[in-house]
Amino acid sequence: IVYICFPIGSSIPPLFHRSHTPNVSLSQGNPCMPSQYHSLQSGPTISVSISQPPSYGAHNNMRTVGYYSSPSIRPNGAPALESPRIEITAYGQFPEDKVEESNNLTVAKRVNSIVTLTLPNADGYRDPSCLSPASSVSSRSCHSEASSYESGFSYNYENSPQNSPWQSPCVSPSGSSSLALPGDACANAGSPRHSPSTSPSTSVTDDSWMGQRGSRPNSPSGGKRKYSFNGTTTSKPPYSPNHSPGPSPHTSPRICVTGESWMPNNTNQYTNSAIVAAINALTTDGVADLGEGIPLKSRKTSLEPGAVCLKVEPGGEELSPGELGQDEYPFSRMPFKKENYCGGFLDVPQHPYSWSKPKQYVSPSLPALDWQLPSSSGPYSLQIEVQPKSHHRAHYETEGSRGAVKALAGGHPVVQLQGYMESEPLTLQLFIGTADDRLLRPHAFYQVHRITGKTVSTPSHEVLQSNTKVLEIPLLPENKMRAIIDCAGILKLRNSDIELRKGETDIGRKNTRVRMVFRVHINQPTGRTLSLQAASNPIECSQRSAQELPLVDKQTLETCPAAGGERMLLSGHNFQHDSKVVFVEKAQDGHHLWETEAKVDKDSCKSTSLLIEIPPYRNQRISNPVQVNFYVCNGKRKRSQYQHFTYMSANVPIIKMEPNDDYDPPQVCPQRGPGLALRPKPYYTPQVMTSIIPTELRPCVGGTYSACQRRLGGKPSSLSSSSSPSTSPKRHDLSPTTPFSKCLSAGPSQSPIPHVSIIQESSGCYQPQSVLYPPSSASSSPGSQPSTPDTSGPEPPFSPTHCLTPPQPISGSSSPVTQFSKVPERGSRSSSPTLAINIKQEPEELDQMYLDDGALLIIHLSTLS
DNA sequence: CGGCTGGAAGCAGTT
DNA sequence: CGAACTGCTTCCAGC
Repeated sequence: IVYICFPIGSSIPPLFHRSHTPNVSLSQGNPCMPSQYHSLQSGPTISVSISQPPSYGAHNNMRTVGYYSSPSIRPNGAPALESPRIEITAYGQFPEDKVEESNNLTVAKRVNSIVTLTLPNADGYRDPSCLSPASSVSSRSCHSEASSYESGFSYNYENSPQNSPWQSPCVSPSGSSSLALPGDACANAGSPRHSPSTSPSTSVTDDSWMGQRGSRPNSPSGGKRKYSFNGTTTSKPPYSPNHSPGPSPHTSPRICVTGESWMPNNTNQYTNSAIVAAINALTTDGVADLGEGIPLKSRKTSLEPGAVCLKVEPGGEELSPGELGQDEYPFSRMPFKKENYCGGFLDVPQHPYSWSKPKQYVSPSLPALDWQLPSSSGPYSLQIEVQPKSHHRAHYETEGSRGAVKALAGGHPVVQLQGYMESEPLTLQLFIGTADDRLLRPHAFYQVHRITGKTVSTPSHEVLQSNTKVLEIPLLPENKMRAIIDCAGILKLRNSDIELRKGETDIGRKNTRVRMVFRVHINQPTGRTLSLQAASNPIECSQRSAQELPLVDKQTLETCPAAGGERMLLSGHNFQHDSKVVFVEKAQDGHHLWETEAKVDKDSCKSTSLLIEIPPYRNQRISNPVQVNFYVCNGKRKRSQYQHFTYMSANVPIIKMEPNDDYDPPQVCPQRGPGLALRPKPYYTPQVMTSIIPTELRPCVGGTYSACQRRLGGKPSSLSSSSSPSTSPKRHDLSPTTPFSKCLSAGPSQSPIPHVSIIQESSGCYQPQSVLYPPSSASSSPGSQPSTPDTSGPEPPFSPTHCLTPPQPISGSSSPVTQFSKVPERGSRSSSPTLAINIKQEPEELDQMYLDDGALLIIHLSTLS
């Protein structure tokens, strides 16, 4: 394992350049630039690397880069700044085991600097792999991703059968083809999986794979796989993500265009990013990933001693939060790597555009992906003008791409940043987030997949951030800061792979709804960066579910007097003549307080619309709004997610939405309308969020925060106890179908869900406060942690897990938080394996759990308040 | 020829 | 404990 370290601002060592990381060079030029960019810039270089792919080993072994933060180093995470280090770990797999490319490379392990971000916990969850590149499992993921990205790495998994697993996924990121893993990877895998490679990117998966696979004996779920795989090669690994060979594909053409364009702009904003990028680049190789991904056993063998250190086992996770954060962060960057290698190239064919710059990220640390951000702030508003279709069958790594997500009326989703009058292009980030009731966060089982080809008009490139693939798309002033998202598909990761990840507590079964999450980071004159986020309506990604489960896209009423009697039109999918619409009210503890069936007008029932009569509320004398839920049921196990509905007291003005003629209009800008038009899924009412957020956030959040509240509009009170049922209880509610609904979920992007805006200091770190911490700590963005340096200290070991805990803020309150984290909640990814095990259960059961969690949460909040 | 789809077979986990 | 279901993945085939 080689560690490469350099000061943040410093330029990247030549080595990197050579190797694959042309990117690096880029970075040199712009320390600040995000890794991605680097990669991009390096474009040309990249190609070079690509060629290598097969030979990765040859190159040097860069394969893994580890970031792990060693506890020692980063305890705080802060340390980093000193000099970021990039660690590169070569596995035995590689022809050459370790080559120390890095110049310096001290062994220092972590790139602390980057770390800044580190969240203690971040790893916790999905990133575990990320965490330690070298370290076990997690590393894989990284790897894979990297690979997927196109890195061309081909790892040899041969050494360890286990490894093989990784290979597969990575392989062809974009489908490029070639997986060619020349050898190695393929060899191992030989397997069928390769096919997958075709598919794309999986890299993410890979990562996961790595970790998981290694660990898991078999894939739980995939029965089939076994066969195919086993036969082939090692049992599990069937596909190894690693296929990174993918890169090769990339190599081809597309190259850098993207990158270059970006370059220009870069300013410096990304100091950390630069570093990270560099790291990523290095890492990209997947090395890091590899490490993680690789089963310990194998690793050990292959890995060198150093590697061992890297491995983060549960215990290992003890790493300081910062570390974790770093890890993740780096990982995130990893993508760049991939890109560098492949990604960049692959990415989109060059476009006329030159997006020059990505300045956006001023601060080194961008908000973690699980942070809740507002969709608008001041003059800026990030909006999804055209919503994606509510169904999109995601593809497995073993399949070819299933294309880009489309819009309901044909075409593709469209996103626009309004209120931005500057001349500088910005970067629109896209990742796949959850769609359950809990806070929006990256979806562990789905990843965005970059689509390329002649039918794609929008350039993009993938970046890996905290185990989550992020697609970056240029937002150009000449296009009115509007982007047509025709380059984004959705990749499904095998449940078994993800569930085995260290720290992953969510279960994949029946967890098939996602949302496209868009983010943009705007640099402000003040030197701060304003981050906005918009999430799409939920998208059902499973083939079967999409065909059978009822799904409510819109409802014409959000509120109604307690007396009921009003008619509401529901639009969606899979409605049947015998569909039932059930209204329920749950107590905070999850108990049903009330349940009644609404009258359905069967005559007007269509597969895409249902006309119902709102049933009277159980108490006609309510003085405050009462939030309840309802769902459409096609049978015992075929229920839609919970939809929110509010009963108002007779005195309260009712907010009615005009019925739309068409039930399935292209969902364009639904959000906008304050209330007219069918409302996009209610999913989670903002209220919920509100209630929660306020408490925690308030302290931290500045004015921005207010944004969150707006949504309810009329219902500011949400927080107030009045709506109690709604407020707290709701959170808990899980959608029937969705296992995890418990936590608050952010509403659809547009939905008013409250978000907290985050302003980053140019200096770098986010201030802890400004952000809500997502339940899962999963991603610790680099920035996220930074601040925590010290605080995290204690928790770091387990860091990952906390649900809602704000990273640091709570240090004091940690105890409560901690409990939280421990709670089985899905969202939370508790670091402790044990817990995780218990936690994973069928959705329904989970509900209960969630409830519990919710209870805890509530307590915690109240305490805070 | 390769990518994108729609369908569905084959399994294993749940009920 | 076994049968019936479900849901997840992988394969196929057509466009």
